[in-house]
Amino acid sequence: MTYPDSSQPSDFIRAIISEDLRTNKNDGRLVTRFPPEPNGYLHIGHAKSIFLNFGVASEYKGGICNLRFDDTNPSKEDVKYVESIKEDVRWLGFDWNDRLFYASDYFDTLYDYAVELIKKGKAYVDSLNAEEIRAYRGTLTEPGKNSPWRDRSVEENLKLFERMRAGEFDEGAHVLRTKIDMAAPNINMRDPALYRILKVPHHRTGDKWHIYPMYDFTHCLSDSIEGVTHSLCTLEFQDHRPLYDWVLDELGIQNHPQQIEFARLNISYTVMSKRMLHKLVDRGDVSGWNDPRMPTLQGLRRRGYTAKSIRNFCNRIGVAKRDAVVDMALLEHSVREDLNQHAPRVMAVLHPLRLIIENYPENQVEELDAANHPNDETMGTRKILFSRVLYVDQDDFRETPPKKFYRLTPGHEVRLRYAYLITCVGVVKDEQTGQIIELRCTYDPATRGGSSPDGRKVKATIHWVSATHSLPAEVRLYDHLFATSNPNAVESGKDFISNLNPASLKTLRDARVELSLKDAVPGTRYQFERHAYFCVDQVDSSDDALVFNRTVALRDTWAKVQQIQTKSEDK
RNA sequence: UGGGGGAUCGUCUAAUGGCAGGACGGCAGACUCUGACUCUGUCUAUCAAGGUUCGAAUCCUUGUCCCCCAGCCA
Repeated sequence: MTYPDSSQPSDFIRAIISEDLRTNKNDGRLVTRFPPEPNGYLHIGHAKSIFLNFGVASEYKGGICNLRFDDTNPSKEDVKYVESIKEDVRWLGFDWNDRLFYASDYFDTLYDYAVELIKKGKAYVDSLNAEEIRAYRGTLTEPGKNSPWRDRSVEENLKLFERMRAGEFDEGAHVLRTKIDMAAPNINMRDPALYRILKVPHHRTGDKWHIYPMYDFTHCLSDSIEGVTHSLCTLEFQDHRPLYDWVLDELGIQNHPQQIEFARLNISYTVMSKRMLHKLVDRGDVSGWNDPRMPTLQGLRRRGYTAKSIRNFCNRIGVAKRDAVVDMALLEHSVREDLNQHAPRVMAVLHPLRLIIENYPENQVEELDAANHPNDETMGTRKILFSRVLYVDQDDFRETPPKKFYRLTPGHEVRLRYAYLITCVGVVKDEQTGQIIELRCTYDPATRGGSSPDGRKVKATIHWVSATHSLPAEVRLYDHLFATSNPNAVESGKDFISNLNPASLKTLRDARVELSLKDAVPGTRYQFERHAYFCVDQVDSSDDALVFNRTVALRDTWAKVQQIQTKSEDK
């Protein structure tokens, strides 16, 4: 999974690391870490971080990347998330080997460090309540003021902190804070909290603790304990870096990792915040965290995205410090690129239109050869069955064709893929509605397999299935979750929900797929020729009821031509 | 209006004083038993104004715009 050096996008983080390695900083060690909080499912934004941290480590000799769960807030966390996160990281193709850690493993050490800070007069137990602390903190433009409890003696602080640990106080009664500077222009330095009382059992430490350390205290020390050299995080932690450094410096910690911040990933037509994703799940706008429209790794996987395509995507978007919104088209390109190469082709009719070959013998059935991949012979061929009654897609016929319409139309000849050249000789309509319900065609027996011995050309080749030799299937057509490229751009009074795309899922229940799909295994990806890439749904598909998810449509030049045509008609 | 960051094609990203490059996207064409794939050509950018310099995306000055921070979340 190494990406070639020549095309390796250079980024400022790799530049820093290369320089550090060159100057033998950290004795030439390189250790990064991916530090998820087990309070939700991973999304593609996390994939960027995983790809960066594990990627960077793998590019340098001896580089290591730890998987560490930042599990310091048991009120929000759960083991189920731990398991799903591990599964997702593995699925993405990364291996932490024996480097699996939990911040909760360090709770004893962390407690000792906190005691040390108290003894040094750098931390104190504050008995203000949350509201008071907020009031004392000041504002962005005004300095805060010292808590009346700030000057408690070391002994008293020690005693109170010990009693906090023992569970003698209610939640919120006290909090351990650093003693830095209530007038600091950086609000994060105004005596930030180190420990809070939380009478909640922890998914790993059970009910051993009644106090839990805060992120700012835990993260830097965990990094240091694990020998991390480069602690990569997102931009919003820039303001926390002075605190990260302060804790390590005050404690005289030898291994002092360097925190480096980069911009988080945003993608057009979707949202990436856990809060928003949560809301979509709670409201039922999607079927769950693994809904194929979700940008979660579970959702993308179910949609049919390959791990490789996501890695390639991460490689392409690069790493920088400026806020950015990556075009969804790039993600889609990445998966098409991979699927084009590896997905076997099959034929499926999504909106069936009956087609009768009038001059084809009534009960005859022929086996025809079809290539599983037109550009890769090693993928072999399969047999497809041809008969007198077929289905083709409604989009492939027009009684009165617009300009540049090459497909089936009365009197014109087209090729049925891998089968015969046919000509439309008649149209059967519903007498009531006028809707076309059947096409009458003739075929040229000399063109078996789709060849034309006399060298005559047809403009189009269309796909088909035999009516009796095909399977019913449910097909789910997915599109962008949001109708607008920036879901956060809303009129006042509305929120991102108002930008949901009402057409993000269209379910087709009358689709017909070729017989070879009979035992299609959930999770398998195919290209339905001339339509899109599809993945057998891993949740709802069964032997009796096939369900396919559209991963991404094929590029469709004809659709563009049509759009332009309808636009000019409107004028 | 405190503090911390950031501004390069439509989008993402390179170029660390020396030809503004790549990818996606768009457009045009070639090819084609997928209007796919592939191939060819093409389009578009240094936030602004000054300055330093033989030479500035890069250095300096001034300004503009955008993002983040007032959890006992991470």
